[in-house]
Amino acid sequence: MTPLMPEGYLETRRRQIIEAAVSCFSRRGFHQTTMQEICKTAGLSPGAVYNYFRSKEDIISACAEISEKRNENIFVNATAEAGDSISAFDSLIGTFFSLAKQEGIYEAVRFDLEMWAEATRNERIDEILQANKDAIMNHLINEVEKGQDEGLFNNALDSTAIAQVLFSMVLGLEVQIASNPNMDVDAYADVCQSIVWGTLSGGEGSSE
Amino acid sequence: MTPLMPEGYLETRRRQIIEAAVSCFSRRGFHQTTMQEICKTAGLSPGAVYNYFRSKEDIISACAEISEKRNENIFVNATAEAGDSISAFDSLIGTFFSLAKQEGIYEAVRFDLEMWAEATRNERIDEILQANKDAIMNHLINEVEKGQDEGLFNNALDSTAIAQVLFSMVLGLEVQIASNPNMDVDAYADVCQSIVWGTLSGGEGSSE
Amino acid sequence: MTPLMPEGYLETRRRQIIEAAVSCFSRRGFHQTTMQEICKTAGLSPGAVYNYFRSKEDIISACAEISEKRNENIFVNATAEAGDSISAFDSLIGTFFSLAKQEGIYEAVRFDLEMWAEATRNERIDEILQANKDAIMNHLINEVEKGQDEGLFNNALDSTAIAQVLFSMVLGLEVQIASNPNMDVDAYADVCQSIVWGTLSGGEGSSE
Amino acid sequence: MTPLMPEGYLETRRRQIIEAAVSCFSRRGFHQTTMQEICKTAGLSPGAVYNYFRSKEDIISACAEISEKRNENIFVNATAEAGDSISAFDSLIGTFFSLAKQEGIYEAVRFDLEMWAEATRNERIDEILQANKDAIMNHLINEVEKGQDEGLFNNALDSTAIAQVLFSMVLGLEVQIASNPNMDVDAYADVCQSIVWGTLSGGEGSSE
DNA sequence: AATGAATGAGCATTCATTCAT
DNA sequence: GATGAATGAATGCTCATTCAT
Repeated sequence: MTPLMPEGYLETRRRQIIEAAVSCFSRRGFHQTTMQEICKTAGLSPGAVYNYFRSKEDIISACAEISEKRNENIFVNATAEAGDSISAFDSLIGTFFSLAKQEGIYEAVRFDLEMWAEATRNERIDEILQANKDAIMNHLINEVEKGQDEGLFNNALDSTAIAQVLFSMVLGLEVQIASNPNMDVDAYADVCQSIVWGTLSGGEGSSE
Repeated sequence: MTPLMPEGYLETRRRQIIEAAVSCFSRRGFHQTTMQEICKTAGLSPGAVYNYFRSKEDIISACAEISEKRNENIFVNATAEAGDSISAFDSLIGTFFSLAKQEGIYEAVRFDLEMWAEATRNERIDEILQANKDAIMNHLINEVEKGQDEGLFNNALDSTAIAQVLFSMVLGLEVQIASNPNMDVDAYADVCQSIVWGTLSGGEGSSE
Repeated sequence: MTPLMPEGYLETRRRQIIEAAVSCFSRRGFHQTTMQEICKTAGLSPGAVYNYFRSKEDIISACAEISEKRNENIFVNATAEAGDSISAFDSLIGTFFSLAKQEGIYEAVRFDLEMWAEATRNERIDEILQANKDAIMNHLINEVEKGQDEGLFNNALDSTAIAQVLFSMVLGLEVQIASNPNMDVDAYADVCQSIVWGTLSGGEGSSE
Repeated sequence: MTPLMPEGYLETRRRQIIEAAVSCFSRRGFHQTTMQEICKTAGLSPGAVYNYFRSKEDIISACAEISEKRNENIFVNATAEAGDSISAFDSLIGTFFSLAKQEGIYEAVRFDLEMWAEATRNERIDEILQANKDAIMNHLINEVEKGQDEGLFNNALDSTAIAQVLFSMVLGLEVQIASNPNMDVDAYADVCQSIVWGTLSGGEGSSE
């Protein structure tokens, strides 16, 4: 009588649509992507897609949520098991920059840029990004303060500001990858690590 | 019959349209801004606007060009008259971050985000951004290499990578200002300066 | 395997759907009511409903048929057992206007208006309404002619026209109830009765 | 410079669209008429139509307003110059029923039915109809009361109810014309006149 | 040059109906 | 019989662009 749908059928469909949408949005942006494109990419009819989402707006929000959740997890997990401050940052840098070399990063980066632009005029997206950014920043600030206690960072500097600058290294990398997918991420990571280790400055000249 | 237009009349009109367009694009993005909005903001009729630009696409490109030219000038001028490397970076940081506190920065930042997203799918915009980025990066790499010669930066690190990370501090700041226009730019600038001066690290120099 | 359905099961289901549909149609009109609404109201799935009706069109027709059958019965029964003409009309008026005060009249009236509008462009509905109207009019004309024979109505007037005007009193009341469900039906009925009794005119009989 | 549109150009266009819409709505109803049909009938593109009306809803309202204004004027003008009560009603009946025989009445009647149905679920339409109905009823009640003073109508009856019944003669006629455009309006008018004159009743038997 | 009404292809969304389960 | 996810043609509406004035 009841046509038993396989367990998790609906959730799978939602995922399928979201993945199709993210792919479209990355390639063409939110407002140049048509619903038809999303439907075609997802292999569904418009009617079917609208069984899972009430509007294109909702699809955009769902994509943003998933994307941000993913970004947040990376940060949180990367510092989870670390002991002292310096190894926490090493772990963070290692994890993050290895991700930046994975396949699919270009799509993710483009999607992030699209979200950043959209967030300035779309309150829902802004809230999602804000929540994500807050979580990451709290994490970072916490680590920075530990680092200041342990003598890794200068106590005279504002911990929030240090965290913001460190965060910028990630954000800025995304912007630069977007315009040059082939950039040398390893060299970039080395510089970031030098900054944390205090070896960016000339004197000591650590010959690699 | 045709009245002599004041010198530069055409260029003035173009500017008027571009400024209106930048304002609209910043607020609503390229693809949610309608030509009607641009016309209204510029105080002109659609027909008039189309006398100066052949398409919306052209207006977007013109806006991007002007915006990037402005960004580039900031960088180039800021390092123009400096002597040694450290004062060059001090000048750069001083100029840049004072700009980041000027009125109008929010509009500029939003426009930049919009361009970064658009560049990934619009070749003309990409070229404009690429050219600008190349100019800035060349400048920065040059300064970094001078810094390495002068012992300011570690010789073992890739000069391009250092420049990229320094550039990220600007790009990342823009992203963060977009989501929080009230952030403390001065504290952020202090951290950037510490990185250049080599005083980010803990032990010594807690004298601000 | 197939369980014996209780006697009249099919007809019961049809009724259930028709009643749900009438309720929806009254509230939202034929063309703003969706099949989904009807299904939900009937507590059935679309697939189930389409087992009993081949199309929305068919449901509309079935609703119209039931509604008109009901209207016709009221008229026919109201004059069935009457003796002379004047008591026939008294009975008619009494029955009809007591119905007009029953609960549910508002829904019925709205459905009637909807049908009248629909009949002008839907042949099936038109036929159903026409048949009903013919039945009622024949009844009325018959009574009017009896009334003319008994001296109740002026012989010089066309019996059909008299019947039409009397019918208008019912139709017009429906239109007025639709726009004002609280109107004073009793006072309206008094005037109708006065017209039949010939006491609408001024001079004499102000004794109610 | 200003491309002088002929005087009243815009108003003419609005009229043109409204007339096209009324024609479509009469034939197919509000909700089965598509914007494309209206555009085609008006000889305009969708974009052009949407320069004059912000939505289909607005077109419906504008049509309703014009239609009701017309209906109201008929009533008001018909009684304007009359002297005593009986000649006022004669004038009303004469004017109204001559209109009911004019070409175009069928379209008008169908539009009225459509509006009555729509008014039960569309507040804007309801307000328009209500205002019109109030104006007409006030007029009618006023005349009825004069008639009661002059001995034309029974003082014992509620003047509002009398007016409502008289109004029903018009409304009911519309319903009946809709289902039978060829009905004998003259005979119907004669009966209405008899009711006002008090000669509907049998006794006097005015042999015509 | 300027105007702004007009164009019409294109968009997001709906909904009567179907059919695999 | 019953379910409800899927279909896809059709709808109301938008907007970059044109052109008669």
